[in-house]
Amino acid sequence: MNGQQGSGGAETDAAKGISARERAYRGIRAKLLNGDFPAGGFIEEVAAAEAIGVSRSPVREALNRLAAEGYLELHPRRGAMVRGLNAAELRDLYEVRLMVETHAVRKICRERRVVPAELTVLCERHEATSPDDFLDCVEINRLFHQAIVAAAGNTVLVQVFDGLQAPLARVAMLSLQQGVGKTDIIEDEHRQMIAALSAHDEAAIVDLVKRHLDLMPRLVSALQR
Amino acid sequence: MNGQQGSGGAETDAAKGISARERAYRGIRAKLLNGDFPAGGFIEEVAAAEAIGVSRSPVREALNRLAAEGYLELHPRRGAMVRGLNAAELRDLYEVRLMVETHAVRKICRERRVVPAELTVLCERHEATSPDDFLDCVEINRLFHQAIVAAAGNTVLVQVFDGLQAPLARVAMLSLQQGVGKTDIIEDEHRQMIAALSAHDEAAIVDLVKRHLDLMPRLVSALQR
DNA sequence: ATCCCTCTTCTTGTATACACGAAGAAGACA
DNA sequence: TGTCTTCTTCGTGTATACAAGAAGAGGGAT
Repeated sequence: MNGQQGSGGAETDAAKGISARERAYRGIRAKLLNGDFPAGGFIEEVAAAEAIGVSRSPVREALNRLAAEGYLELHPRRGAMVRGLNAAELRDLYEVRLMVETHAVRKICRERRVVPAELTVLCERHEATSPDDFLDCVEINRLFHQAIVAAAGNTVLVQVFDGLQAPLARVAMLSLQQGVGKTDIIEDEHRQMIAALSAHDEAAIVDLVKRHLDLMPRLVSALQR
Repeated sequence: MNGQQGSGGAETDAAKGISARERAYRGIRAKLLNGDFPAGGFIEEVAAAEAIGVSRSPVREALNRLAAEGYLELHPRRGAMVRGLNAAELRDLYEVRLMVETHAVRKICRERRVVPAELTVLCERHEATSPDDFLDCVEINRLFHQAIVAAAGNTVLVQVFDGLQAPLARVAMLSLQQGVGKTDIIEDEHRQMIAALSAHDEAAIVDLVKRHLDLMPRLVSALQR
């Protein structure tokens, strides 16, 4: 229906320059993050196409992309099944994310890399964002961690990190929707991380990352009740 | 994500049970690994479709998938550009791969996980494979390392590992084609890794992994000449 | 001769039509 | 009444037709 909106909170649908494939991708993704599709159910191409106002072709491409990103599971001759979040996968995800971010901050410290000013900017944007705009909060938080990983100077590591984002975004959305996440604590920890990183204090930043990401498994267990 | 693809030698055309999309994917991927497409060039959909004997639709889906896997780069209104291998990316790739496999073997040792018998089987298959069948050699080697990562019991880690395979496969193919890789050395090291893993000797296996993967940057520099 | 403009042509992006297979409903038989 | 079979229906998989933008050729102006 009227559901499609992009990451930035601005009205993106009126912009006709956007391709149909992109509109389909964003629209379906937003609904997935919103929990509009039941886990385990199938997304029907014609229905999605009509809802967005495009034909099946761009919808199929969007579904393929979403499947590659881990949102969906493609079953031959059946369609695109919505993947649910299970505790085991989230535990694995947390472990991998910790590995990636720890590797990144260690590298930054050891190689005395300059910490991008972007991090502070993102903190300010986070502060300025309305806590009700879940999509925006999640996006800014993602950008913050991505910027840290990127500062390590390994493009493949960034790609790996990006590949983890699909389930992460869903967990984050769920937390915010249910009022579990506390954005002020997150922001405070982010500022501490900037300080430790800028000082190239490896022990401190590794500890901070561990504690910061430890939010996730606690959120998960809170959500499971 | 990285689908199991019919390993090399088998003739893949006559099998009619395979979907057109899969035929397109395998066909284009094989040509990419073979180096039949010049890096930086564009793959034209109609030409590829006619070469495989299907229409543009499955070819488009195959191109999307190959782009998601890192073989191609999609440029809007231009098409699918063949990504080349550059030294910087390969260095990054090696670093990430080392991080992943080190994490896996450490976890296996620390949690006293049982090492799958599959590893020995794969060694034997490797031994039995004709050294001329590049695709098969590369595939078996990939399966060996994937089995180790899988033995760590973290599905997300396996997915990350699979995500690295596109450029890895291309490097491996290139090495074999140019006679740089020595399969017997690789196999010997694989057997040592099985032994160290089975003994849960963390220091030994980490060292072995480091030395084993260190083949890669050396291959790369050899290929660059 | 060089540069710019225009037009042609080719390729991708999107829509639609057709084919095949799967899931569920309805009916026959035990 | 329960189960097996068959048929209908619906949705994906694939092919094709149409639209629109981009690259390159060709001609004209400076």
